[in-house]
Amino acid sequence: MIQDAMIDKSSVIPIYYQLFKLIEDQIRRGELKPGESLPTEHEISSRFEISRMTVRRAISELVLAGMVYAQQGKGTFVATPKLDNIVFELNDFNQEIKQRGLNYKTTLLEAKIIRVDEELRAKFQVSEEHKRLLYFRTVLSAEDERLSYEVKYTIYSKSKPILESELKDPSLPGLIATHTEYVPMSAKKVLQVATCTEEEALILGIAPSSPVFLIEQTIYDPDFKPVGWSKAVYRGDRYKLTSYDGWYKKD
Amino acid sequence: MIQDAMIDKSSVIPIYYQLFKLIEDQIRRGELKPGESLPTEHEISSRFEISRMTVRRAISELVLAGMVYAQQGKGTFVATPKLDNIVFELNDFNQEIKQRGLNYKTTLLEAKIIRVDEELRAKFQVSEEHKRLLYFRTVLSAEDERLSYEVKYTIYSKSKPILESELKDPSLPGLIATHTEYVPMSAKKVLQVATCTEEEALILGIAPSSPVFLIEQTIYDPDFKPVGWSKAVYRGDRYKLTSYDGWYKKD
DNA sequence: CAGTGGTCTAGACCACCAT
DNA sequence: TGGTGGTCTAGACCACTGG
Repeated sequence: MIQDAMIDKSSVIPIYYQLFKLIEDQIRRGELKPGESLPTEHEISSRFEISRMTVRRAISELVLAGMVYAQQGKGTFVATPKLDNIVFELNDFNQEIKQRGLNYKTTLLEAKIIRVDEELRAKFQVSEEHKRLLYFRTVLSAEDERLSYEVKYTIYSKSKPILESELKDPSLPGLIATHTEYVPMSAKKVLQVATCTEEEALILGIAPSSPVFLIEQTIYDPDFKPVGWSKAVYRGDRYKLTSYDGWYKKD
Repeated sequence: MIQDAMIDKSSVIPIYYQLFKLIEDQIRRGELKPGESLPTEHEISSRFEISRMTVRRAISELVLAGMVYAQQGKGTFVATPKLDNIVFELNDFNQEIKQRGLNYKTTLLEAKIIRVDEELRAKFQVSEEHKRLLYFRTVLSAEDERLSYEVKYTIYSKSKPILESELKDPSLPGLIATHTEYVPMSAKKVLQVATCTEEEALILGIAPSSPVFLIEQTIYDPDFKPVGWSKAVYRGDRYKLTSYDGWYKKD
């Protein structure tokens, strides 16, 4: 840090970003070890002849990245990578498949309007005002192999007709936003493992009782009233979630 | 926004935070809808008689929260909640159990030093310099029920003796940091579903071929050399991952 | 061109910490 | 008490957008 590092004030690259990368590299290279303190903001400011606010911007980014932490009155220190927290991200399974560059397609198995009976009302906590639901089932395939099976329900708005192609859109929140008067504001998702039922095995073309991912989803409007539900089954032998944690290089 | 909203400049609560909450509430209440634009930074600045930098600080927090997005030259707009991205977080399974307030304990089934044969070297990509590994197996129980079974390997450092109690620590990165000369810098984790083996069924006290979560983990040092591995099996009927997405209230 | 957000400055005062 | 980070100001110039 105090060495011959440089900042190009006339560069198109923002100063705060140059400084951020400079310190980040020092940490990655191990020149600054976990627990060690960074130079004070004033020191960095005068060392590079830049404003303290700019220094703070750079340090904020480091804090955000979890690489350093600041303590008022004491200083700013290099953090220890937290590797025990596991974060699995599913950028929409469909997107996942696109990224893999596979040919995929969605098949609509069934779509109908159903009356809300007591069982459904209790299960989904449908409010009294809604008498009917749109019910439909889809299958996602890639390279002529069936990968997932999904059963979905949404509040039915007869005012806005829905095309079959739209039912194939894998995004339930998207469908609700486009074809009902409700605005999806939040969602709850639960991931479990299970062995598939006979019906699911038939649909997916796998052996009965094969292990599968099971994701149940509830979509809520701004008032936290449920407006959509789905239950998706993903083949256990075709899906896996990967998580990279810590200070791995992204460049 | 332009209404009778107030900011208390003499409050102990930072101005940028008051402003952040003020706009956040407007969005949550639906007074500002997705796609609509916020007042310009200059307008907010003069409306509340605060500096533009303070306004920007507040808006930065909103951007960070994913509630608005800024476009240079155009304006700042309310975002649409992204409900298709699923993020599952495991704050360390052990922590999860603590949160549930259960009595839990770790049992050490076995611990020994093993020679690295060709198979292990290939499987874990152990570098040539290491001839031995520490191998151990643990079981995590809660309320007298066995929940997960984990097999772990780390580089062996005979310089630092390890206590049995330390092998029970569920954090493999923690163990490596404390008892080897290596610094865990990053980790890769893969989550899959599977049906358990006969051995796993016996250890966990569940039926053979029951569905389970399977998490494989590799820990890397700053040079991206693997220094630890683990394979954990979690009972499918006792674990589930829950994810809340969108703009749900946290207060 | 005027208006927007993005960056940056050179100060200021404060709360907190160690001594 | 002196040094740290946390907040805030009142400007400035820039890059980008649209008409």
